[in-house]
Amino acid sequence: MVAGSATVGRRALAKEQRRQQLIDATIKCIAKKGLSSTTLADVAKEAGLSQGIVNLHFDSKDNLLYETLRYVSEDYDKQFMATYAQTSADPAACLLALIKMDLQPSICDAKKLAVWFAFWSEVKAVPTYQKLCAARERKYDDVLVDLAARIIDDGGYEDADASLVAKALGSLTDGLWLSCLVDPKSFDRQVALNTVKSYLRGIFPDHYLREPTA
Amino acid sequence: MVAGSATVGRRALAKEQRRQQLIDATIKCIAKKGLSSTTLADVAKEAGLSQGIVNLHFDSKDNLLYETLRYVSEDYDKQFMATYAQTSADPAACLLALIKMDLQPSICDAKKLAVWFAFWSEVKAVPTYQKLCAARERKYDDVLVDLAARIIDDGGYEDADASLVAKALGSLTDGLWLSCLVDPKSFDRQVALNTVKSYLRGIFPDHYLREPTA
Amino acid sequence: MVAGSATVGRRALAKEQRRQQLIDATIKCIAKKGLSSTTLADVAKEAGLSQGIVNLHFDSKDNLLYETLRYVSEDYDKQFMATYAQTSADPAACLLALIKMDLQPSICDAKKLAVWFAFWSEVKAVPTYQKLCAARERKYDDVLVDLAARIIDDGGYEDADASLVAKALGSLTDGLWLSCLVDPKSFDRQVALNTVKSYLRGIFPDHYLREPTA
Amino acid sequence: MVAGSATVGRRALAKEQRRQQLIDATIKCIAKKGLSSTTLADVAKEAGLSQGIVNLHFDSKDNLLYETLRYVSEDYDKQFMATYAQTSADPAACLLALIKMDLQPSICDAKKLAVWFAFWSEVKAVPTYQKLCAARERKYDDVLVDLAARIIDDGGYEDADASLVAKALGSLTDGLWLSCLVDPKSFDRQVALNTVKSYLRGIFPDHYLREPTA
DNA sequence: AATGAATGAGAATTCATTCAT
DNA sequence: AATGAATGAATTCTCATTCAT
Repeated sequence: MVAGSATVGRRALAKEQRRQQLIDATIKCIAKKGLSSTTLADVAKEAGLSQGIVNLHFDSKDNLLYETLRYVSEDYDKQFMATYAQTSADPAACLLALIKMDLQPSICDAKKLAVWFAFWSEVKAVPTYQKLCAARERKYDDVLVDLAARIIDDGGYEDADASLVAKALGSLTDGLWLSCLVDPKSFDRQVALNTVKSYLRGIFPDHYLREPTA
Repeated sequence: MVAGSATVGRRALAKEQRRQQLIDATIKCIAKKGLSSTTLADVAKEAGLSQGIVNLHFDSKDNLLYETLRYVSEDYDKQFMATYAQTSADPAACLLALIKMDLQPSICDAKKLAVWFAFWSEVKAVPTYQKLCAARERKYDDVLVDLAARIIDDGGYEDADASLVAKALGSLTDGLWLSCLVDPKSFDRQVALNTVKSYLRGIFPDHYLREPTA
Repeated sequence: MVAGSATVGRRALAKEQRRQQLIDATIKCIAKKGLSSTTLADVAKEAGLSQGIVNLHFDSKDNLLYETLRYVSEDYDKQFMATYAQTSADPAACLLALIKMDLQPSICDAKKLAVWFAFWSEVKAVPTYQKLCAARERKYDDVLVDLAARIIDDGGYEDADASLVAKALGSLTDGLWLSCLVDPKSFDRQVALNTVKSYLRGIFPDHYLREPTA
Repeated sequence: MVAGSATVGRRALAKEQRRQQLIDATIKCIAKKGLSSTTLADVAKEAGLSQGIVNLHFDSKDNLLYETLRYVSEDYDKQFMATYAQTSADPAACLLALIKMDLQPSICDAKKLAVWFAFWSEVKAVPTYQKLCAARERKYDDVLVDLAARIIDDGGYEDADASLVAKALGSLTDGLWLSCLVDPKSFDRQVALNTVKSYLRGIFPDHYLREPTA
């Protein structure tokens, strides 16, 4: 949008939009240069704005990074809750939908994953990161445990343990994210999905019937 | 000159020890402060040595970081290969042994994991990290595919796909590492192991018989 | 155009009030944060107005500071001249009245003194400050020399030197201002006044008879 | 000293000397540019050293400024105590010696005075400055009260109040410092001294006999 | 081989000034 | 006349690297 980008200058955006613009630029920079090489100058340049802009809107670099993590986290949460809301009536469908969401390009893309891993790696160093990340993890786990329990109940899978299943599914997707990040060329979304599906068929055979793989 | 070469040997050893001392200090610092806040002064202080020491032994910070990743990677590889060598005759036992190793404190500890995640997050930015990390991933995957294939062959699990199983197991352990890093307090090694075992029983029931969980 | 000129008059008044409001805010800020830490944002906030307001009314920070010094200086001068005008007929009474004025709260208060000392300290660096400050000093000295001379003449204090007396009195009050600024808790206006009175009695015994100190 | 200044480079000075060099440079800068315009770059340049040098030796600008005030204060105190020690047996001589010291070029010079006034003006804003300045003031006052009391006792000056005399003398010299700072051209050390002497003769006539003024 | 003071480039931060609204 | 978001130069501070000892 040439007209649009020409208009993006002084006073063009409301305060909240400006903040979002800077957070977006931060995500791009972290993905491109890594967290440890991302400078405020990089972020400002990526956003096409001036040096002092970040401190104007976020007071400090630390705060910008924290708000970036918060945004990525909330963004994930919104998609997660929306997917859940649409499918929660059918626990097996819901579980699969959530997994599919995790592997969708809007979540599982190299840019956002670089951000997640960057912050995960600093969790031990920055307590505020730890809180945010652990909270997401727990919330996710709670939902999965509930869904798994309902499936177990429904299908009479006496041997299965809902919390182990939830942990396995959560770990599986996190691990698949890693291979998407580390080796994006050989990462294949369909293969990743089949990896999880094969697990689901193994423990909940009646709910995840064999289907032709693409 | 025996005396001379002995001296050189001693010096070379001392030099190697210094390098290792600095790599250990680097790992501690990355875990404690995060990669992005780790300075050479931090590393030198952690090692109890002087400011200029890192450049003396590693020429540059970038090189120190690279060598640190290489060390962690080789350290992992050594344990991996040793475990493999001891158990490779029995693929089912070998697979379980490798998983157990991944969850052992010598591998799955918050310090080393912080290093892994830090470098993973920069993989997109630093090609040399990408190479090292992708290589480990592939080697690990190759071994697991082979083991899974042997088990499938042995047990006649016609439906199972060795490469999907390998991918699932690799992702599972990586994902469990993440929960160990992010929420170490609620991380339980036994639960983590059972998570993987429950998966193995699901796909290879004859090889991983039910046993009483602790 | 009567209406027009009335409007201009009102506007001019408003403009002058705004300037004064900003000068008052500047004085408060200098006292509270020190000259070197006073920013235009501080001044605007103290005045309850917006960021750009100072440049609108004073063009530059330097100019605001200069106008602030000029205001404090003129304010002093007005009180000084008023006191002088009321008492000049009797040189001894006039001298004492001027001293008392110097120690009155309207002059000798921590806020205004902080401003005086801040500008005095920059006199070497900013020629315009130097001019203003030296001019006040000289004017004050001239008046005091004249009064002292008339008292000496009147009392036949042959040993006394009017210019030395004037210098001493001027220095005394400046020095008392300093102790008011530096140690306001132990500063006592009455003690300060008695300090000067004891000096006056020493040199002009007939004009400043002993009286019971409070 | 050409050879000397050529030698002044890396490693030339011990740590403490380097600190002193920077404090001296700070004093010069404050005198030349004023406290509010003195930057670390100015100080480093004045000292002929590199940008980062101040933070290396003083950690922060605030600390450099504080240490500078402390130095000026201690420097004053040393001269004060030395003068006192040499003359304390004779209170009248001691008092005069201390006054003379206050007006000597080593104390009463525009450079050091600019520093004193700069910090005095920030006393309300910076509690640590307040403490240092108030302490000096009190110590000085204590000594003067004691000397005045001994003179009063010795001479039978029943009307004189030692603490008022001390306050007057302290204020007088502080005020004379101000005129030295504000109007150095018309400042005359001899006149300044005579100003104080005339006061001393007024209250302690037997101890400070008339002498021909230069 | 080791030290640690010194450097200087570069990063974060501040803030006077501008200007569209 | 007033606002306050935006700018960008200047300032403080950091830190990898150098080098005399």
